[in-house]
Amino acid sequence: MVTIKDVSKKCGVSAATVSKALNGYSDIGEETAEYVRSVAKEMGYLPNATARALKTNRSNNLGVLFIDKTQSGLTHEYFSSVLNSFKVEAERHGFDITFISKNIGQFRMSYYEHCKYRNCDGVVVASVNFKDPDVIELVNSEIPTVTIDHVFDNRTAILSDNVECVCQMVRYLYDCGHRHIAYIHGEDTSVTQKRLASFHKTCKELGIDPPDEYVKQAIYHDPKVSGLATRELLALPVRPTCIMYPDDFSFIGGMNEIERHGLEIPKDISVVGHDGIYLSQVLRPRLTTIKQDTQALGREAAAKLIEAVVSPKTFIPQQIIVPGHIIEGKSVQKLNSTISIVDL
Amino acid sequence: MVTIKDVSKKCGVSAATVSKALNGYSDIGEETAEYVRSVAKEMGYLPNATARALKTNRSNNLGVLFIDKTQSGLTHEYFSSVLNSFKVEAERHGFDITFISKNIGQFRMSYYEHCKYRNCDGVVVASVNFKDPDVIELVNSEIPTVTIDHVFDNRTAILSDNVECVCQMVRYLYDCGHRHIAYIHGEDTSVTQKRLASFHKTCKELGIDPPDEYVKQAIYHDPKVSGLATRELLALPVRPTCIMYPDDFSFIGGMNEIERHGLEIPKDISVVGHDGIYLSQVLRPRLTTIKQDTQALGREAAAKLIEAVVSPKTFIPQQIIVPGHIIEGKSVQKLNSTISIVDL
DNA sequence: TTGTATGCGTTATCAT
DNA sequence: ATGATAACGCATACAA
Repeated sequence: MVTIKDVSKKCGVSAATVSKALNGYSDIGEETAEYVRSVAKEMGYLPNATARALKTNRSNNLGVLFIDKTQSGLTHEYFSSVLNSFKVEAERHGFDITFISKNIGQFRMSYYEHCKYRNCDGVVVASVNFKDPDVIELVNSEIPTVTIDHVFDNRTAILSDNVECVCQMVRYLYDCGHRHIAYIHGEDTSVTQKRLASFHKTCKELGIDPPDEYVKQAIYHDPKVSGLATRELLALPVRPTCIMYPDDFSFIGGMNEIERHGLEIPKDISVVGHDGIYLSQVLRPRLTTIKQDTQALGREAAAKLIEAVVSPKTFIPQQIIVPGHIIEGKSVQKLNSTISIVDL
Repeated sequence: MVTIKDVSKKCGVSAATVSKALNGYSDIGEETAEYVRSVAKEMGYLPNATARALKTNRSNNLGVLFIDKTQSGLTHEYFSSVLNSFKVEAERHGFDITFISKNIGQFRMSYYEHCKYRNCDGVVVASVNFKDPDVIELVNSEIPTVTIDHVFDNRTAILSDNVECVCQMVRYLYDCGHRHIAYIHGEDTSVTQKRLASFHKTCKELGIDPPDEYVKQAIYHDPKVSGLATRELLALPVRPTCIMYPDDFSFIGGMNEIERHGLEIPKDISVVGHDGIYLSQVLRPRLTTIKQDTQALGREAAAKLIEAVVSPKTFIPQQIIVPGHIIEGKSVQKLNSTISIVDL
């Protein structure tokens, strides 16, 4: 391994000079600096990130905390897409990323401890149980954090526009003639609360009043639970004409249940999802869903986190709302011309 | 930050004693050791991985090199699944993982340089262009590596059993009565070569001889290219009765093309995929495909890599073959009773 | 059994 | 403009 010392020897200058030259300090003669750089390059010198981190207390390493309830880990398409975008942006700025978890080896450390242990400059937090004390400890620590889809006091958050998107979706369904809209939602999180409130508010504005049994709690990214909820909905005396799912992936459970009942989408029942993952667009019929801009989500999260790391003094926490939009598939029946009169 | 020094002060012993006590050295009095441990815990002491790495030249950090041709990054379901399993096993052994890439910040470093820069103890390499000089540089370096689905001389490799799986699949199709089997394969890699050879060998054993125009080159994980290949196959005077795809994801391109021709799967044409990703099982009809054991692939890769890192002296590189199996879906027509006589 | 001293590779401070 | 030196936190060889 070629160190700064090797370079300094070869150059006939001190290690300090090499360090300064390589890091672009202004108090080094231009010729010397140029010479040092050329020699360093020629020798294949590479700074040792470990030593540098020890000295500067900056690791150029960002932690990623992604733990979803169903343990899908990286195979969770929505979050892997956000993460990928985060990674690209982070690397563009010279930051690497490391996964944070509990139970590293035989040690059991908290997320915060893991971050300290690894000297993470900052952490992005997504898809976790935000009520977990360990998550709260981390977010309230001195380590800069950015959360995705959850707001903590005086912390930066990147949020997809759940209220607006659900509103648009309900209106779309209304325009298609649907009056009996059921909503299977995820577990109780702030995202769920927003979506649910938007659902109810929009329904009210449109003059429809979904009965309690049309609103079912399920779990995000868990097809089985959504399948069960679907079964209950299909058994109702007045069957909904459309079911909204917590997310595209969960819909698969509903799809299987609907098939099992011998029903056809959208002829017999309409469905919509949420997220707009690739999967949703290769199903037949193509799923009508709410596309979340995972690219922007990940990119913004990285950009803001790095800003917080690099300029802690001037950084002001903020909430960034990323808009989404409806992808119109073939899973919603247009009822207008046929039975809308019956419903009105 | 509470350091080893803080602990030593509070304990009234030297830093060396604390270090030894915490790391379970035997030359420390049991009471002292116990006392030191309790104080350390009480003070919330955590070793600083950076300092430790600098001293010991071990980072407990594994690099991950995953760069597929279509830039899908982490959204590549097959590899994200392998990676997730790798991550779980690595963490179980107390290793963190960091992504390796070129172009970190304004620097442009090779993969090898990035690994050195980050002091990675070892690297898992998958889904890259194995002919890339930068990949070869890394694999031939002193850093322990494990490759997935590619063999380098005197290096550990984890391989899914492509030869056997393709053989089984061709025989399955034969048993279903198919004699006109087309194969759209991925770009030229050792995996592709194995699959292709197995395809031809098995065909020969079965006494069928696929014409050249039945074998098309496409690109892994690229629906568009496989779609084009499908179009060419469908335009042939003697249309194949079954098409084998490079992977489940690529099949989507074929699916769209087949739909566009107004053909129905499997009535008008049969199809099979490769990988057995989740997606393949929620399509309708469910895709018949070759399931690769991504769990085992990732787990074995991590286990072997860690073994190579921890016991470099005794470690012997080896090739581990992970078996796969056919998932029987509904995408293959059983021709036996209907037109098999015509074909014979 | 415990402590002292040293150095891993780097950067920062302060002389020169 | 450049260099000597210390220090980051830890582990270890060696002395006590």
